[in-house]
Formats: sequence, C-alpha cells, structure tokens
Amino acid sequence: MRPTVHDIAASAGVSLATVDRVLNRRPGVRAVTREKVEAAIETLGYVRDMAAANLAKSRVYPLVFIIPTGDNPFMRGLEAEIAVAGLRSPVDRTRLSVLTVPAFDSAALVEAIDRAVSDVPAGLAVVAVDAPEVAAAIARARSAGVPVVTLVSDLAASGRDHFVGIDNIAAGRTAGSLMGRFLGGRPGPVAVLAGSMLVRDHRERLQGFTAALSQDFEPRVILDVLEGQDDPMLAEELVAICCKAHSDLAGIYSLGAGNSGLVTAISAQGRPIRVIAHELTSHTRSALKAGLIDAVLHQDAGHEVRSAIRVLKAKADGVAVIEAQERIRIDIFLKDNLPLEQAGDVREPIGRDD
Amino acid sequence: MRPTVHDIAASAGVSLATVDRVLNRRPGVRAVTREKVEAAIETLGYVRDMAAANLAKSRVYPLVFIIPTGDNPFMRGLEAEIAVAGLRSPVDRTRLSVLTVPAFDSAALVEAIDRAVSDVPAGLAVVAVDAPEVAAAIARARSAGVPVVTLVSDLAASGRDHFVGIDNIAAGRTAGSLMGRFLGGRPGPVAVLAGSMLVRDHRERLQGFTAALSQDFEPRVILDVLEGQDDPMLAEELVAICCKAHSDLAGIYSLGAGNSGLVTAISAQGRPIRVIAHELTSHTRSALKAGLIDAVLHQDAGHEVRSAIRVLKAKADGVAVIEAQERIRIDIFLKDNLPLEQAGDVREPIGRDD
DNA sequence: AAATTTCTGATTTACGTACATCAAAAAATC
DNA sequence: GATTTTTTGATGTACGTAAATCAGAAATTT
Repeated sequence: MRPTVHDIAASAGVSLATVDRVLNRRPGVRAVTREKVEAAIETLGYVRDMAAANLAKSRVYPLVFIIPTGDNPFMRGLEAEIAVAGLRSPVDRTRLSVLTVPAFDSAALVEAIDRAVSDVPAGLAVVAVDAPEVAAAIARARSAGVPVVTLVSDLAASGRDHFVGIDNIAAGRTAGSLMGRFLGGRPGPVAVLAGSMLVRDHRERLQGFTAALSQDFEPRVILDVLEGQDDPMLAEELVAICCKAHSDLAGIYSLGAGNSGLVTAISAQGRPIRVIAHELTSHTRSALKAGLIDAVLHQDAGHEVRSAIRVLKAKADGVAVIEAQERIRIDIFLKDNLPLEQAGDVREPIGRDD
Repeated sequence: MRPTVHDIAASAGVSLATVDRVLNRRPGVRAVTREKVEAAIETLGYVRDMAAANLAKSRVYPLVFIIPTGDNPFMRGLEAEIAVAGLRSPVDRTRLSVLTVPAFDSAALVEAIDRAVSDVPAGLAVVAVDAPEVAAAIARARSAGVPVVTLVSDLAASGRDHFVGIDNIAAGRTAGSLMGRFLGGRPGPVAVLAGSMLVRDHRERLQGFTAALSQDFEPRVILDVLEGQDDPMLAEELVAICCKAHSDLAGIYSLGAGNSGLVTAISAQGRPIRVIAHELTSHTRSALKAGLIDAVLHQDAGHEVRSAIRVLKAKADGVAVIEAQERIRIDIFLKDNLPLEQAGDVREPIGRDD
C-alpha cells in the first residue's frame, strides 16, 4: 500500500495537522519539525494522492487560452479543439475559456494576458507574438504564480514554463530534405510561398528549408519568398505569376496558409511541380489524394490542446510532466498514410480559407 | 456545479441508497424505480466522479501485458516502456505486470491468456499471434469480463475491445510511396528485407509497399523477399548476396528488424542505394544521420503502452475513449526531423540486435 | 519567573462515492 | 386479511486529503 499522511505523521512522530501544514506550506511549523516531516516523506516515498486532494478541495482548474482572431484555419481548428476538450471539463476538473485577440497585435495580447491573470487562473496558454512586451507580460503572469505555456508559436525569452508546439526549424529542414529527394536530379528553381516574413514560425521554416536543401543536395536556386498573407486569392495570383516567370519551376514549398489558392494555381499548370505544404485540411487532403500536393507537414491541434491542458495542470500541481508524451510531433502525410477523416477535422469555408 | 448522487436522489424522489443500487447494478430495485432514477441521471446529465469512486473503492487496476520473449529490440523496448509506465502506477492506480511467451507460439500464448484471466485483472494487453485458438482465448477473456486490447499486432477476429498499433498496410504504402519518389526516374530493381512472411505485420507491410510502388510509379521490378529472420548476421549476408547479384539495385525496403546487418552490408557498397527501414533505434538513427538510410518509419512504443493503459482503464470503467487521441501514428523520420535522443530510447546490444 | 508569542496536537467537517446494516414500507402470496 | 417476500429509506463508516478551530505545550521575550 502506498503511504498516506497518517503514515507520515506516525513515522515523523508528529500530528496529522502538522503534516498538513508542511504539505500545504502553511505557517506555524518550526524548521526542525518541518525537516523531520520532510525526511519522513522522503524515506516513505510518500506522494500526495492528487485525486483525493482535489476532491477535498473540490478544486477546478480554470485555464485560459489566448489565440488570434481572424480566419486562419489552423487557429480556428485550435479553437474547435479547445471546445472539444471543454466537453471533458467536468471529468478532468478543468474550466476552459478562450480569449481571442487580433493576430500579431502585441499590445492587445499583452492586455489580454494581464486581464486573464487578474482572475488568477490555474494556467494560461498563449499563442505568442514575438515581442519584448509580450515576454514581459508572460513573466509578470508567472511571477503572479500563474503557469504559462506558449502554444504553436514560442517565446523562449519570456521564461514560459513550457512550449507546446513543433520545432519549426526541423519542419523546414524536413520539407527541404523531402523536396531535395523528390526532385532527384531534376533541374529548375524552387519557390517558397509564405504568409509573412514577419512571423517567427514562417521565418524558421524557411531557414530550415533553405539550409537542408542547399546543404544536402546539388545546388538549386531558391526564388525570392512569395508573401501571400495566408490569403488564398493572393497566393493563387503570386504562384501563377511565378509559374509564368519560371517555365522550369520544379517545386513549391508552402510554409503558411492559403493553400487552396496554391492548389488552384498549380492545377492550371500542365506540368508536374513538386509541392510540399503545411497543415492537413480538407483542401490539402484532397490535393494530396489528387497528386497535386506531394507531402503535407502537419501539427495536430487536438494533441496540442490536450498537451497544453495536461502540462498546465501538472505545473499548477507542481508535478513533473512526461516529456516524451508532451513532445508535439511533426506529422508527415503522403496520400498513402492519410488518417481517416473525422468529425473534428478542420473544415474550411468555401471561397476564402486555407 | 456538476450534479452528484444527492441531486439524483432528490430529483428522482428516492433515497441515496436506491440511487447507489441503480448506479452499481445492485439488486433490490423495482423496474419502475430504476427507470425514474435513470431518467433523473439523464436529465441532470450526471456523470459519476471516477476519482471519488475510485477513492471510495480504493480501486487499483491490475493490468497484464503479454508480449513475446526473444531479442526483438522493439519488443524489448516495449517491455522497457511498460516498466517506465509502471513507475507512475501509484499515481494512476494501475498495477502493471508482464508475461512473456515465446514468439509466434500460439499454444503458449493461449495458456498465458487463460492464466492471466484467472486472476481477473482489470484489463489485458496482448501482442497477438494470428491463430484461431488465440482469437478464442481472447473471446473467453472478454466473456469473463476482462477488457482486452491487442498490441502492435492485431487480431480483429477475436472481438478484442481495441487495437493499439499502427496500420501496417498504410505503413507499407507509405514506404512504397517514399521509395517511388526517392528513386525518381532512376532505373533498377528494389529489394525487400523482411523478418518472416509468417508474420502478419510483415505480410501487410509488404502488401502495402508493393501496391503503392506499382500503382503510382513507372514499372519497377520488386525482387523476391529476403527473409532475414530479424537476425542481423543473416540479413547482412542476404543483402550482400543480393547486391552482388543485382549490380543495378536501386533500393531496399527493410520492413522488419536486423537493420544493423543491413547497414553493414550497404555501407560496403560503393554505390548509392535508397534505403527505407522500420523503427528508430540507435543503429537506424546513426545510419540516418550518415545518409545510409533515407527514411525510417517508426511506431512509438511509449505511446503504445500509455495508450493501452488509458484504453484498458476506460474500458474497465465503461467509459468512452478519445479515438483521436488513441490513434497510433506512423512516424516518418528523416535525418532532419530526428527527435533528441532520450534516456528511455531503445539501445541495442553490440553485435546481435536490430 | 512570569508573560507573551510561536508552535503543535487533537478533533471535526467536508469532498463524492461505495458499501453495509437494519428498520420500515410496499408488494406479492396464501 | 394475514403472512411472506421484495423493495426502499435511513444511517453510518470508509477512502485520502484539505482546512478550520481550539486547547495545550514549548519556546521566546520581558
């Protein structure tokens, strides 16, 4: 049987109340007594039964997610997954709420963080914007005792407790490596379609892509980045122009959103172009199946949300996280390993979307 | 606040004891009364607080894993991950035990299953062997009230509650697709190195590989399967012979174990051969880095073990599982997206291993 | 040594459920 | 209608922890 507080009390020769004071850092315990208790905890290998503790406290974990507004399908998918996770809230004693703020607006994000912190939630998950004032706001949250994880987009300088998301440099390198192998000896330049070079994730993906493609393969021209603002219409236009300008275009790496425009543009081309894109959506899925896209790199929003919740609860309890379990993987989908379509999958609106 | 048994009792106009009888299927409740209670449960949306219930019952979940003996590194990795998960047993109220049986010995497996069932564990995870008597044993376990999941190797005919593992046909297809793309227009036959065609997983991988490679790419000769018995020495010998016999050998798909022998054989070749293998181990990792292997398909044993535990607990409680969370993914590793090496990773003995 | 402050013990209630016991009520049987 | 059987209610204890109260002991200060 695992030891209980009673065993600790008996073993340390103190009362239950004192053990409780030590465990919950309540005042009124001499240093020597505290050490006796801690020694007993150590030798007996006591671990607090969180289920019983939470029951006694009737504890709930109010968790706040702060994510960007706008029609970025990945972010909307994230929001949907938070809603799905919310259905399980009664079971896992969480209470999830979502704040949305304009994308890339660091002032608004800072305000949202401060507002969220003011009702002392059990944890905070933030899609970070790369700005010093945001880092400062996160640091404030933590010094107010609120655990913070960054979600999708990291901000290591903030001292956040954990980052939930993929390694974007590795994602870019993977894309570059796949592109190099898929192209084989075939000549011709490669284009890169991004949302905006102002976004850290996109910069990192580009960096990894360029590095892998130029390091491990024969020299190849990488054209100037097309910034499609994650807008399908603009993406389509830019890609079409690019195809016209480069009749020998061999491949395209789309590292942001707006892929439906990309697909429209390349399907109009009568020549094979290798395409690697990000995020599995209904569009990229069907383009994969049709052979218009060769590979899709993907991060699973559901996993990210569940991981954020697990990590925040663990941090709130001061418990260690299982690192291996919380590593968010870069999924590589070909048309041959597509997962079955599910109800919760990202579905996009007609016309303007990913 | 979520409703409790007290709310149900009040709402149904019955006593707490009666609610308890209904909830725990104890006798002594008239059908009409039971229906009243069930209606109240329904309308109030009551869900039993499992944490409190488990506390009251001081319930533990004894779970039994049955896996093959032998030096198959993947299976040993699985065993190691079970041990790691066992460290968390006090926290999640499980008690894990492992039975090992000779590989592919269905009689021994049946005996182990029956033995395990005889002390009525809360659940059973079995690396299944494809035989009718095994299916029957699993069916017996289930009708004895013991939830069963198949692990790594499925046996759908058994009526098991759940399968924890990858889709091996999809894995083979993925390998075929990657091989086709990696080879591009380059001519030459492709070899397949398997453990044994008696194993269902290996058969399925081969099937998927052949289908994808012949369906989506120019015609290519796939040589007769080399059966290396998952033995590095034999694998090395077979591959060396094959290379000698086919001077234009373009690629090798290694769908089983014994990869260290494979690597030795191909590194002796002075020509580039595309290689796709299974399972990330210290050997395949370093071969990836060295460029001797192009891609590794991987299933994460830690995830599989944790998933099996979650699913079995859920089945034991009669609770729904989160399907999306329990899907075991096929990881595709290139040298560019290798995860950091960790303490729990599969390390192989010198000389004879994967 | 007395007064004060700080620590510690003993005890109780609570969280939501499980489970057992015994009495009382209702239904079924004769 | 009396008896037996079945169903229901009332109540208490337990699980492991949290949190509060109050009395008493120990340490510190005067």
